[in-house]
Amino acid sequence: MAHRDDSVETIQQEMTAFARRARASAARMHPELSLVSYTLLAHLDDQHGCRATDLAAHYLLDKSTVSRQIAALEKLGFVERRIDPDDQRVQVLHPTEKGAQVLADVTARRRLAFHDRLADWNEDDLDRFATYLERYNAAQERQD
Amino acid sequence: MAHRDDSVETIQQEMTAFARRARASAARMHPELSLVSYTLLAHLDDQHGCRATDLAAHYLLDKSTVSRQIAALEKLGFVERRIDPDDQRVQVLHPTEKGAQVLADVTARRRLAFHDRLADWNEDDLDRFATYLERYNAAQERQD
DNA sequence: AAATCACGTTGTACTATACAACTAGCTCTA
DNA sequence: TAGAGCTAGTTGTATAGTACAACGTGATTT
Repeated sequence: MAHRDDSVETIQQEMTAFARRARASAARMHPELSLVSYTLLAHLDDQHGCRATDLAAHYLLDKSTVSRQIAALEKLGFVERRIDPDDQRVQVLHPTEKGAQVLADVTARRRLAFHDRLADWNEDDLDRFATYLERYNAAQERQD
Repeated sequence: MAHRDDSVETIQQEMTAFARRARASAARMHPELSLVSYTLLAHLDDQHGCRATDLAAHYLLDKSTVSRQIAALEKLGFVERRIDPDDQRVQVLHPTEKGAQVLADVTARRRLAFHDRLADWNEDDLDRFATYLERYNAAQERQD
């Protein structure tokens, strides 16, 4: 059990260390889009539009937080709102042309940074690491 | 190269997802000690005391941020300052008895949560995952 | 039709953070 | 050895992200 404990301890520490750095690192890498806005915009793009409520549920954020984030993205011209004709309360959010462009830029820069960081990994290790992370996050989602 | 790209993409997404959740999750798990205070206090405990400047350098935080975090921890009675007799500018920071106790509590709760989350992993997978994370974080540190 | 529910906004407050200006103590050099 | 410059830490100020509560408005249920 000792070895198992050590591994868990390491995973805990490393995941924590990573989390601590991620925001700051994102801010340095692309000041125009914070980690949160990036994530939200990416989700909109990925889903081909969705509601603020969906974003809140998916990312465990308060609806007021999402509301303000979206307001900021709209002000920057990265997101547009389309009122759902079937339910006047609902705004379906979409990336604008400009938003999609910025998102693509940032994604490319992030991808490059990740590729750099993982350049000397062989394919098997990358594959296993990716699988472990998915498994880990899925477990966390269930637990939270 | 396609497979390699897929793995990198997954790693990127999953690391990002993790980072997004970590703070909120930490706050829910132990409201008395934020992710940052926890990390700082743990470092003090681990290092058997260190300076504010060391904490700032190690965690890439501004010294003012560390100063305020430490002030808060001191106010809670979790940290004490000992002036270095050889250099009157320097305060060596140490966890108090109470701070060490709270830290141990939180660490135990965190460890339990991590163990739960990783309960159905076999030892080899845990070991490899831990190794990958260390390797990844080391690469990130060099890149930042 | 009234009560209730869902979606989103706004007011307020708090935390984490950075940067700049500052004080006090140390060190090096002319 | 006196002053210049460096280092450790604090404080003022500003910003971002977040939550919670109160609210308005539109939809649904009874």
